[in-house]
Amino acid sequence: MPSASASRRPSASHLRTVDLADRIHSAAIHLLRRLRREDAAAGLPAPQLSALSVIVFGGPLTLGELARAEQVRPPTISKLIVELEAQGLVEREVDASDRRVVRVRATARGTKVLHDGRQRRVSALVASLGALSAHDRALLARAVPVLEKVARTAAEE
Amino acid sequence: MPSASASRRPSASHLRTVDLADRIHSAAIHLLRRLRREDAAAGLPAPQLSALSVIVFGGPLTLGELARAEQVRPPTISKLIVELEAQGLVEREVDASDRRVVRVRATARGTKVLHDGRQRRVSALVASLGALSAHDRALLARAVPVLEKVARTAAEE
DNA sequence: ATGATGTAGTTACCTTAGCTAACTAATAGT
DNA sequence: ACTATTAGTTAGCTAAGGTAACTACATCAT
Repeated sequence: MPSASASRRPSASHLRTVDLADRIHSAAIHLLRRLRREDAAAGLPAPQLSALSVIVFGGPLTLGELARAEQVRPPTISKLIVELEAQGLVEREVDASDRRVVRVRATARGTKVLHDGRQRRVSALVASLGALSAHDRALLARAVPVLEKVARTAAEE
Repeated sequence: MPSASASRRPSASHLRTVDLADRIHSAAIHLLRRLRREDAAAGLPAPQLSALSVIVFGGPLTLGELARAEQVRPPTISKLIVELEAQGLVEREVDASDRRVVRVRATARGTKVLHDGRQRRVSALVASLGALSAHDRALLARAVPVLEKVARTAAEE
């Protein structure tokens, strides 16, 4: 971190990076709060949906792999999987050659619920995006891969 | 491939809006999870920081106004304020003409903590942003106001 | 003026998501 | 065979969100 966080030099670009971080942070908070409000009416809570998505698209995964992918600690994943399993959306399977490892795979129902729920959940967001100008939407489309990279990079430190 | 909309059918562009929503959603989740991990070492949890920020910059506010600004229910704000007050970061003040309403204002310490804590909290994000190319950073800087608009618009429905 | 209705916050209680620490069970290494 | 390591779970905590029900106050109509 810039230990010279005090304005050693009024470098406008550094200040703007902090400001940018701050605004991304804040926008993420408000966006997610908004989406959470859809949860009651729609499908699964966001973390369950996110995990299910990784499982559906990423094939059978061990819990450790999933925890790493989701950037959370093992107990957090354990509990998420208990919940998803109780709803019949995923199945556990103990590895034959190493019986400590547990693999999870999506059930048919899990796959269906993912696709249904995901679209329902982001529907408010879709509506908001639809209200944007084509220009703004295009701008977001270009920015999203960068955001994804930022989320990933930040995770690797 | 944002400008592809000119060469694509309208139905394709709608699908891409759903996809865009999905990716924004997912990126927001992962970003916030990453930032939450800074909480232990850094200052306040995100919702407290966010509320404090609104109070610091928005002057004295009633709890109802704050709840609306933060897009949460009154009890959620009540509890956040209890927490902030216990830490001496905000003060309550009962309105003289209508004694049902409570206004909150930041203390000097609250203002200081906001500025310190905010920067600490987003420091990981700042580092990640700093690692981007200037081009990507500029792209994000342009996209952020759009994201903010989306968060705000979605909130008004 | 009083009684009904409405409004601002609070309290009580529940759920989900995250964490650390401590545990069990299984594998690998010496 | 003993030790160390690894995968996952359990226990127990905190924080954030919600709804339902409550208190206190204000307003308004009779």
